[in-house]
Amino acid sequence: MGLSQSVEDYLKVIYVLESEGEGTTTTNIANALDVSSASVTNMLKRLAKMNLLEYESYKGAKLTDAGNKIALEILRHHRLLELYLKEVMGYSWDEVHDEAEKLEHHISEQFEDRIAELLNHPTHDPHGDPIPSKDGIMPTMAQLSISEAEENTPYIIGRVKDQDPELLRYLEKIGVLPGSKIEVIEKAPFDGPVKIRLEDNIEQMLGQAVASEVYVLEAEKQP
Amino acid sequence: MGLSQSVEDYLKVIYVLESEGEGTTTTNIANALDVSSASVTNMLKRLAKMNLLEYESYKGAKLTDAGNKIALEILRHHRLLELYLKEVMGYSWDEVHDEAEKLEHHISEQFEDRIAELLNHPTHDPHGDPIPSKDGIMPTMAQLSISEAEENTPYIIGRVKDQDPELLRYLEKIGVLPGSKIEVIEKAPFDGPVKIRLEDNIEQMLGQAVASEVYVLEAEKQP
DNA sequence: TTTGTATTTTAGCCAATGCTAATAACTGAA
DNA sequence: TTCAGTTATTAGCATTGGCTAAAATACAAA
Repeated sequence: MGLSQSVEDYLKVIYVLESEGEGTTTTNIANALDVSSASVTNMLKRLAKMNLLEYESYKGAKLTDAGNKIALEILRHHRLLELYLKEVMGYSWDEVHDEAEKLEHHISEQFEDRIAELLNHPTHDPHGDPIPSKDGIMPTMAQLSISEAEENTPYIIGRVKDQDPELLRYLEKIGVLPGSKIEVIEKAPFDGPVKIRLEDNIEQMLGQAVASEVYVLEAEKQP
Repeated sequence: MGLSQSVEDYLKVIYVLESEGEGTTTTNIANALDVSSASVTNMLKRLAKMNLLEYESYKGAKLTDAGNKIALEILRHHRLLELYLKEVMGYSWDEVHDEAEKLEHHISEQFEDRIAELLNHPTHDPHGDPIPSKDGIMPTMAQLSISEAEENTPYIIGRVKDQDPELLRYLEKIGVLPGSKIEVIEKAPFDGPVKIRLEDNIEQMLGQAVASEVYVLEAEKQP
C-alpha cells in the first residue's frame, strides 16, 4: 500500500469515534485531528473516492471494510508500541502516547510482528485499550465507567480513556491503574464527585470528569 | 524544530557525499535520493534560504553549521536504530537499513537517548559506520578499502559501505563482517579480483565492486 | 412554519515537494 | 577557441493537505 500519515490518522479517528458511538461528524473529526472542518470535508471526499469510507454530504462518514482494516492496523501499531515503550524501553504510561502516535505510521510489518512476539502477543495496552489482533479482531474492553458503576461492589480497573499526561501521572500517584481493585463508596448526586476505595483501603474523591474516563470490570470476571 | 522528512533526507545525503569526498553536485544528490535533478535544484534553493546550506548555482552545496548539526542528528538516529534493531530486536544486518531509514525521522530525543543507553553508548553500527555522539563528534572509521590494502598484512574488517541486502547476506555467509580478521593474499592487476584469507584460513575471491566497499583497519590498532 | 443558530460545504488560496520539457551554462577535446 | 556533450536551471504543472471567508444546509425553538 503506502497511505499517507494523514489518511491513516483520519481513518483511525473515524474508527474510534464510530466505536465510541460519538458520531463521525465533520466537527468531531476536525476536533480530534485539530484541523478545520473545511479540511475534513475535503479529506472525506478523497477518502470516499479511495473507497475507504462512505460519505454523503451533511451525513457523516462510515468506514468501508477496507477503511476499517487500515484503522485497525494503525490502532494495533499504536497500542503495541505503547506497551513496548513501557515494558521494554522503560517509558512511563503518561509518555507512551505521543511517541506511539508518531511511530505507528512508520513501522514495518516485521517490526510489528517482532514487538508483538517480544510482548507475548498482548491483548491490552498500558491504558487498558484493547489491541486488535493481526486479523482484525478487537478484544473486549471495559465498558462501565466509574460514574456508572454500582456502589459497594468490587471492581477491577480496566481502562483509562483519557491520555493527558498530567492526569495519567495523577492517577498513577493515587493508584488508579488498570488492574487495581476499586470500589465505589458513594456517588454524590447530580453528577457530583465519586468517593472510591482502592487497595489498602485508601479512599479518594474523583471528580466527574475523571470518573467518567475510568472504566471498570466486575471483579469476578477477570480478563 | 520540526523539519520535514524530505529536508532531513537532503541534509543527510549531502553530509555523506561531502564526507566521502564525492562532490555535492545536483546529479549526485538526485541519484542518492532517487529524484530528478530539477527537484534537487529547487530544494537546494529552499535549504539555502533556510540557512541550512550555502548554494551557488552550478557550484554545488555546502552545509552550514546548522545543516551539519541536523545531518549528524539524523545519522545518529539512523545508526543507533540499526544497532538497536539488530541487537535488541533480532533483525539481521541486511534488514536494518530500510527500517532505520523510515524511523530515523520520527523518534524523539527521549527514544534516542533510551536506545543509546540500552546499547551502552555505542560508537559504531552493524555495518561499522560511526555513530556521531550527541554533541556531534563523529568517531573515526575505517578508511582503507580491501582494494587498497597491502598484501600479506593482518587487518580487521572495520566497515562495509554497501547496504544492498543481498550483498550483505552474501558477505555474512562467507564471514566478511566488521570485526573479522582478514588478510589480502593477492590482488589481480588492472583492478581485478582480490584473493583474501579469513579466519580459519578460509580463502575467498572478491570482485572489485565488493572489495572496494569493504574497509579495514590495521590489526594492531584495534578500536 | 418560520427563523435564528450551528454545522457543513464551497470557493479560492497557499506551501511543500515532486515531475517533464525546454533552456542555459559549463567543460573538455579538437 | 570553439563546439559537442554533459550537467544544471528554469518554467510550468500536479498533488497533498492545509487554511479562511462566504454560502448553503440542517435543526430546534418559537
